[in-house]
Amino acid sequence: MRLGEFLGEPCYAAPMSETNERAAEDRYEPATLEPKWQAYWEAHRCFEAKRTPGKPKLYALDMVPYPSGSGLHVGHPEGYTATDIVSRARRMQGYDVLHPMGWDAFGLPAEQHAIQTGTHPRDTTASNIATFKRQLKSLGFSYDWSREVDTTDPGYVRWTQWIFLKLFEKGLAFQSEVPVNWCPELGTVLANEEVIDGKSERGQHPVVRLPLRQWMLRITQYADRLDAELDGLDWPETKGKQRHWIGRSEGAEIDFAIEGHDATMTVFTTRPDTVPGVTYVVLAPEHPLVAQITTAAQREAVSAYLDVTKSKSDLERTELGKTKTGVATGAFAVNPVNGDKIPVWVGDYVLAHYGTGAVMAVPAHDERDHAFAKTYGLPIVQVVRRADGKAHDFDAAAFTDDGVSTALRSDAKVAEGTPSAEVRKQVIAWLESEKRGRKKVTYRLRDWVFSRQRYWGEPIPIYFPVDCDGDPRAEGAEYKVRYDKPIAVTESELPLRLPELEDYRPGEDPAGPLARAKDWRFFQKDGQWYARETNTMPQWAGSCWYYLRYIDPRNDEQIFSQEAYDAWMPVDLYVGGSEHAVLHLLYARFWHKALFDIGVVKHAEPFHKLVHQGMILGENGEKMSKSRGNVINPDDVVKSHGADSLRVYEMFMGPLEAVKPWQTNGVEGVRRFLDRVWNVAVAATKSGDAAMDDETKRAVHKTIKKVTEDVEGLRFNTAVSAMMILVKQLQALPAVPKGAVEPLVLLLAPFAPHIAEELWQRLGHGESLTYAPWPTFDAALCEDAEVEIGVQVNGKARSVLRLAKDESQESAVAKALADAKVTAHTDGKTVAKVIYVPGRILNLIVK
RNA sequence: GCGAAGGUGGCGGAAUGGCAGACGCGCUGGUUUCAGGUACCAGUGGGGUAACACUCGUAAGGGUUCAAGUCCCUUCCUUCGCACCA
Repeated sequence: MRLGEFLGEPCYAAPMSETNERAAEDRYEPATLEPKWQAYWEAHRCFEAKRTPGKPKLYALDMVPYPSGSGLHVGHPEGYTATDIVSRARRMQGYDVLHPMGWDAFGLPAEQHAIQTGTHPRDTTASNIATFKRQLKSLGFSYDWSREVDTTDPGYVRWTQWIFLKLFEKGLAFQSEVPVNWCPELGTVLANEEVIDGKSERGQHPVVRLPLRQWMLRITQYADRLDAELDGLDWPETKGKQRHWIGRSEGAEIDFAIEGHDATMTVFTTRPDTVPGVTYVVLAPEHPLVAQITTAAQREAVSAYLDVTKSKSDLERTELGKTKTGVATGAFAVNPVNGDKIPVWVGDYVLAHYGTGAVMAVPAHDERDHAFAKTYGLPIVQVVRRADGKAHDFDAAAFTDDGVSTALRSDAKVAEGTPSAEVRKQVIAWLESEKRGRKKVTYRLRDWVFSRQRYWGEPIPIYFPVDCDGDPRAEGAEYKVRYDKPIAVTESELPLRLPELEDYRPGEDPAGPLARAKDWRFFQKDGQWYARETNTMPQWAGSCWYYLRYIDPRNDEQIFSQEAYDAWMPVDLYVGGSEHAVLHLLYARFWHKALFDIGVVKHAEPFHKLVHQGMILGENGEKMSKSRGNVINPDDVVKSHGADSLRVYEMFMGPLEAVKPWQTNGVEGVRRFLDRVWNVAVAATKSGDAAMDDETKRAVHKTIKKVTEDVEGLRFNTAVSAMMILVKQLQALPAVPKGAVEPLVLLLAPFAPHIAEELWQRLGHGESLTYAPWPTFDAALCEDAEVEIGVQVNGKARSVLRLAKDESQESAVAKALADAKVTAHTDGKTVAKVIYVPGRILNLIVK
């Protein structure tokens, strides 16, 4: 019998003429139905986050987007759909849900647009936000828009500045004149994290190191906690990236006396066990001792070397790092454990900004030292041998692993054959007792350069006294800003707003464009002139704490109320791109810990569970970009197939975390699935109350179980697959029972909320399904009493048997031996062994 | 170079150590249609067969096991981080 023969009314395989007669209202038309439900949700404020005592809560957070001029990209809805599904499912499961959205809207593009067109960055930002918001709304995300946050809003900036003042009070914000990453092209300094291979992360412009007065945040003070407290977090490999960036390293600082000088040079090493093998020491070219100790004979060679080094950019110094260069200073140091006289060299493979800017060289046990020693003919002295006794060719390469000590010529007595780890302890103890060194932990992490020479950012709420005769604003006035005497703006005067400017261009002047707003910059109080800080905060500032403002976004009295904090924090699920692994996510953790220390927040960590959605590539498998012409615009997909199809497709593509290419045919496949859901559900509304057979009932319960568990585990692709299977099965029924369709519609709702609402209504429900109870499953119905299990003979699959789930072994074997496909392989042989796992496998071993 | 993740049909991808390839795309055939499209039905890893049978298959090679995509070892490749961090 073919299916078409017993399908009665309503018929989805109906002939054309009948289809045409079918009422328009019976067709699935996302273009009319989606705006209808979006308007409904908005009018009924369905997603406003409210807290009810006793109920569990979910704080599901998307990384705050930068509203760029090009609008939403298909990558955005991927993570947003994931958090939306979890939010919607949890609402149905009785959770109070906070699911907010906002704008990280300070930043360079709007400022550059302003330079080119004269449009105020505020206007550009507002129109970009409007575009983003329209697009996000068209996708049906269940955000509580009443909590929308904009980092450029004065009501928000006020609290960003407030946090800065707290950091300033605690000594965590300070000024420093250190070499920083100055990018002439962008007219600003950049954080270490924003410089990649000597170029700006944004725009790939060259970056040079210049000493400039800067505001810094003392993130290094939190290095240890930022590292250690990653432990309890449910985060992916990002933890490892942060650990590496923080770069905690345990070792010792060791002092080397310099012959003929009072000065000692201090090195940091993780291998104090190799000190007896030190055959020379190396200073970074920038090290202050270089000038002091260089001998007359070497002066010329050293200064020539320093000149060459200076002319190299950071990029060249690291890229050409294969051959190590250096020059002897002519001075000698004394090995602190055996008194050996060893030469002091200068070499640019030693980094001025790590450790002490000086290293002890152990060519036998460090690759870099080995290469350097080979180049300049310096001695190689072995002090560690392999624990397994195997030989090592020290002429060819360094032996860098731990091993055991050789007979050492050392005043720090260590027994021959002691394991390296133990030697380290003993040597450190000896150095400490001799006051020639000490145990030390260093970090790769640097303090955070926090000022930018830009307009479109939060003004730093600090001002300075000005030494000046008369009005410093006067043309040609001479004045001196006393940067050594920073004064905090009074809290009640916050927010400190940006001045209006004619010209947003960065100057060559590192004071930045705000310095040109003289009436804003200078002010007089009690006869004394003062100057405001003209640098602004980096874009990261606003996104460091936005998740805290969502919990109480309109509070004018406090950053947020304690009740709001207790109601919603911490963030339960945080989804965003992995490109923020060491930038935003580290900065935000740092601010959170600083706020924790002053009692503003109550958890040491803000984000409990973190997930990075994988990038969506173009159809050709390449990264989407305008220049490659492979960009998919979500607006177009919404227009052609609807928001629900876009959402479901993006979830169906593959695992959330995976990088995966877009396939337009795939969207069409999902659209067909939604069409089938529609047809099946509409059929159910007309089929009266068809009874549900046992098999259908089981299928429904299995699907509920699968989708429930997959949503929990963020395995959305397999959840969609499970629903597809159920729909196929329902579609084949002569009459579709409402009792099967209703749970299906509820399961689908978080994924495809518009079609689900529409069908829910058509199934006779008067209210939105936003808070309809999530379907539950009966575990007993999820397991079949009878299952098909594979029958193997000698490990090879030979047949399939339908057996009771708990069929006894005797019975199973008997049934197998009654099967011709099995006996074909067992005849004439004896069954030597039976492996039987009920419900899984039957394997007969025959001889 | 170091670190992490991974390599399964034509494609995206499924598989608590238990019938590999769920689901979707694509493709083939069919029904409906004047036709195309849609919708629906059937098929779709390779070899082999009229059809079965059988056989080979999860990057390559070895191992553990009654049984390996899954566990272990070696090698190759891909992607993503980091890259003189002493």
